[in-house]
Amino acid sequence: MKTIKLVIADDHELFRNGLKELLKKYDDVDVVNLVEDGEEFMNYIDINQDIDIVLLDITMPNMDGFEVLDKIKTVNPRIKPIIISMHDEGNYIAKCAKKGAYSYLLKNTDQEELIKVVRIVNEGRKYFSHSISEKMINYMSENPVSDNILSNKETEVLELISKGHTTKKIAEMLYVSARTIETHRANVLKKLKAKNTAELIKKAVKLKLIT
Amino acid sequence: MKTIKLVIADDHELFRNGLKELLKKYDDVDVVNLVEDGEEFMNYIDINQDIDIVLLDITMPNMDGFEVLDKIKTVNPRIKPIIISMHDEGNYIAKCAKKGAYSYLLKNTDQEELIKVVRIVNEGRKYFSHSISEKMINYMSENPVSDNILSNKETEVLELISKGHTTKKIAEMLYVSARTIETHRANVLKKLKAKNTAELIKKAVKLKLIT
DNA sequence: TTAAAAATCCGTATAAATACGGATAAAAAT
DNA sequence: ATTTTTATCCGTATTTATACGGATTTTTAA
Repeated sequence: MKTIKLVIADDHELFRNGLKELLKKYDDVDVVNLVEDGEEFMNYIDINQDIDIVLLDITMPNMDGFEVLDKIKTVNPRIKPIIISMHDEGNYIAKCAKKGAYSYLLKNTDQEELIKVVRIVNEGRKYFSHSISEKMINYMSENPVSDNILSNKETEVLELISKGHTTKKIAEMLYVSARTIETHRANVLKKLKAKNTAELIKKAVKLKLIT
Repeated sequence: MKTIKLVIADDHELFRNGLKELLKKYDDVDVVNLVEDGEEFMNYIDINQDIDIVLLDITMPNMDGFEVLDKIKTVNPRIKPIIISMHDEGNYIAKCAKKGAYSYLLKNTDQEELIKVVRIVNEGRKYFSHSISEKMINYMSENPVSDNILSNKETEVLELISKGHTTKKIAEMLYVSARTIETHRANVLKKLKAKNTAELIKKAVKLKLIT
């Protein structure tokens, strides 16, 4: 029987190593490497192309899981990425699905579920659990525009708003009229379906549109 | 040699089990139980009082790590809690230190560090690494008021503001005059040193004062 | 039990944000 | 080459938020 060659990419050392230990008991799975961020992972698969699956965390330094999903498709589309994240927000799930992830697991998944999904994905099939797909669908119906919602200028303005600058001040900073900023502001409010600045900023932070 | 009796409290099944596997290799440590939230932990130590250390996550459902720290002191002060969190924000660290945690580790700590700290704490000594103490100290000097900055009412009002409700609306919801809400609002602005609502909400989210 | 903190309320005024409903030129995408 | 998006600008009006500088009652803590 051919073993499933698997890499774990997660910036939490304890999680990474613990997961490796957990997977030792399954004979059909071979954890061939542990990496702590996306960059290291991309470097690794540059020279080791014979990998079946990568268990991929989203939040990592240097290069996050999203970027890895993007790049892996051109570099080595044979590798099937499974996201293991603790974020169960719909936008995260939707983004990963769109970027070609084969599955999306939460870190509180149990071992049986994990190994089940690894085996399914190894067959080339995608697997999203009921609760995960549900969250994604709810998100998409609430946010039809989904990703890349804001233009560059809008993001710039939003960032300045979140720093506490007023419309007038921002206009001065960007050398445009206050009316322009007002329009951007209104458009951003509309796009994020926020009633006012307070809700806007909260949503923007949650969606990581601002830092 | 007496073994160190240890419980792991973390809502992420994979982490919990992985950590247990990791600790198996150390003969002086005995992982006597795994629990997935603070409530389960408190129930467990009600009947099993002979525990030395609990590795405690902060973010958990039902009862979080902060509450556990509070309660454990009265219920069984012999148990020494070590926080294992992925949050490296100063306010978290400061809060835990104040509540009596024996150590604060990040989830990207390596095994050697972990076992070292477990052994130190088991001797009854507290241990906070240099980088962790540094973060805490910076936080405290920047935020003299440190934790529990906001009163209950203030937090409630802040939460409603962040949901996009206006002062007037919030006043109606809480059956008080709009003036009261204005005052709360002003006080919260002052306490968080924010220029306006936008900055306020951003800071509040960052400090996890609102969900 | 006494001091401190929290929750409540008000006047006056200005500044800022939001809600309408437009328009045009440049840039990007198809 | 044509459509769509983006960035820019404007008028009018209303609603909200912020900035001063107070005060009283209730609750909590020392």
